[in-house]
Amino acid sequence: MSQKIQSIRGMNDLLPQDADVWQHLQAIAAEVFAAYGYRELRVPVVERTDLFKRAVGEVTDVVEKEMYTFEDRGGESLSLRPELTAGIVRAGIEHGLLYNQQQRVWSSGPVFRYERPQAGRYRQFHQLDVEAFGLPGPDVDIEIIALAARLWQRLGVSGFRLQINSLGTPESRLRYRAALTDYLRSHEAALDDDSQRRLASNPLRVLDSKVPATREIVTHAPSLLDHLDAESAEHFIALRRGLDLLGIGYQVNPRLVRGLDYYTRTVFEWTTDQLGAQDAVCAGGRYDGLVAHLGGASTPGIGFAIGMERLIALMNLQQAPVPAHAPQIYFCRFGLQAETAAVALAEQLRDEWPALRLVLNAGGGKLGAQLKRADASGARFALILGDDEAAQRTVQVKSLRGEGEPVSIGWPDLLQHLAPRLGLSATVPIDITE
RNA sequence: GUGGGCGUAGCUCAGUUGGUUAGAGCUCCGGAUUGUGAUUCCGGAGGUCGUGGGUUCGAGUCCCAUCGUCCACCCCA
Repeated sequence: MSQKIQSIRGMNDLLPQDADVWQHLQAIAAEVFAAYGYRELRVPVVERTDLFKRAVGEVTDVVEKEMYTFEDRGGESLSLRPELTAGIVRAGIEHGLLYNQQQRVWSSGPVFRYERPQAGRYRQFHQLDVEAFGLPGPDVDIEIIALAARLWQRLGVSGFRLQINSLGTPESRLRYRAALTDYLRSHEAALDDDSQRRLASNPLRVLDSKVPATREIVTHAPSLLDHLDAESAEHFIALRRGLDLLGIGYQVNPRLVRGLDYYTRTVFEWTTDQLGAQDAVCAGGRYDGLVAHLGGASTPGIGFAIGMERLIALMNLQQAPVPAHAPQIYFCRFGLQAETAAVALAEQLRDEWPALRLVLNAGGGKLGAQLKRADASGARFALILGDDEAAQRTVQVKSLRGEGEPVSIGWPDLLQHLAPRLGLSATVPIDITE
């Protein structure tokens, strides 16, 4: 078993029986994004390592210990993308999309992080990403949060908790950091080991510690929101007012600190209590400094990423409705003449209804075996064409789902007969001439 | 990187204090007057018991290692 060829740890195959829900998610997401004027932007899976270091932050866990980094044959250090925003910003700058203009874009695809897999966490996972550039005001913050809310509604998933916070500007954050560090130092002995370490490297991270003793201390820590600059405070109030107006429920969580360095002002997170420990399904925020930091003209930005595996897990758990992709018709055929006639008939049906899902039996087999396959395929109707039918130029239409008795239909009438049963419209009478 | 649970047929699992040719259900294939599925009956195929060592007359069962997997921590979508 250990020598068997198998997939890389944490990198999963998507099997046909699970593909329907993914296709549905992608289709609905594309629709919702388009409904808000967002257009797709695709970027490579591999970028220069340096891009991610600069965008995500040198001292973050993602960069320090989770990136798949390698040298290409030219000796250049490349990395599999651990998130989508960095590549999108790079592409935006490179193609002049972010210079003095507004852009609304979305992207999706696999991202890679070298972590121990667990429920809702994989080494290759997939994100849906939405970004808006060149829009500094809270109106667009409200817009993308509303967009996410609409996506949940369209997909038929619920039970989320939306938490929001403001990190202010880099300057106000620095002032807060000083105040927080002072406070935490006065309780340093009581903090857990991890938090003591973070006190030096990234004190804001202590805020969302899960250790009870540390949480207790943090409860009385100075609040980030009390240290906001006037403009950020105003921005945050406008955001809250906008969400209230739309009737989108949220909780202000002053201890919500996002993991990546580039966030400024608005940050938010949609979580669920239905997926185990990895509860964040969608998270994002504003990153007004990132574009300039990566070498572009100073351009505000805001965006979020959805963990598709987590959202899919939630859809499955809540049994969100997903359109079936099972065939509508399974075409059974046997006998020399009949088999040939069936091919022509099947092709004519496909000509008439391009969206029709019809499986033509292949590999022979007795009628019983073919009907068994028909049933297993999930098809609603079986068409049966044997030598007897071929001689009479008819085909038997048989319901596999208890919708009446089998009937014999002449070839020219087949379209007319099937149309109402499958909710399709028939226009041209079928004509088979051999 | 740390900790815990679990690895027996394609899938879900039995397998008693170590004891003969390792079982069941589902799936698949075939059959029940030769052209009618999903129900029923009969039959068949399918397993180096994750891998490698060790203890023993004898190991799926005990011990060690290793790999895989699941869950949690760290962190994150």
